[in-house]
Amino acid sequence: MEHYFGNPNFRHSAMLNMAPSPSSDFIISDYLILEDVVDYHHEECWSQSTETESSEKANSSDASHGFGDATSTTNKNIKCKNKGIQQKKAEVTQSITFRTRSQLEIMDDGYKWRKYGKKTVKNNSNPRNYYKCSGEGCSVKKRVERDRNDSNYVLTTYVGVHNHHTPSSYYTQMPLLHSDDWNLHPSATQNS
DNA sequence: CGCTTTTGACCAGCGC
DNA sequence: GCGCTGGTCAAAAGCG
Repeated sequence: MEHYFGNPNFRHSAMLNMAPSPSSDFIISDYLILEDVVDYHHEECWSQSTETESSEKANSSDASHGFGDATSTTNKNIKCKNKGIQQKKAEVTQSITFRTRSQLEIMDDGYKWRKYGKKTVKNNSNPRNYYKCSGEGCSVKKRVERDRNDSNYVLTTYVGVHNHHTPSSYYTQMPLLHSDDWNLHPSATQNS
């Protein structure tokens, strides 16, 4: 199934106050409504785990949204986990979670995604779907699941930064998750 | 034919 | 050390 683009339901402007820079607005996509930024992480991942602020940030979102537990756990698990291969050098693990009210779980964010896994997670009867960006050499992933408290909402978590622009020139403004637009650790950009 | 989805199995981290 | 859980792999099947 081609779940890339094209859903007219999402053809609305999407301007929101984004976490990456509290003082500036970001346009995510002309196609995607993002109602709420649940969680945002920008942290470096080393082979020697330095778990610190991730859980703290996630916990802070717990109080206001009631589903931060999932995001905090997830971000912890993602760190430095690469099929048993320890990362010798630093890599940046960035993640941001959106909460979107939608009947559809597949959000059109301008990138092409390939599903690689599905998992039923604890405390949520709705399965979690795992996607990788189909861009060549792009390792950005996202997880999509329905809010366990309100199935009308979809939680979408993006992990990583794209090493390319959106596939179509139609999408000209995509600062989110593009390496050119993040203030990255130098080693992160040279990895990709 | 090439790409995507499905899905069971496997692996690693964490808590006890 | 063991079990639980989340994340990923990979073969098979489906689809255009």
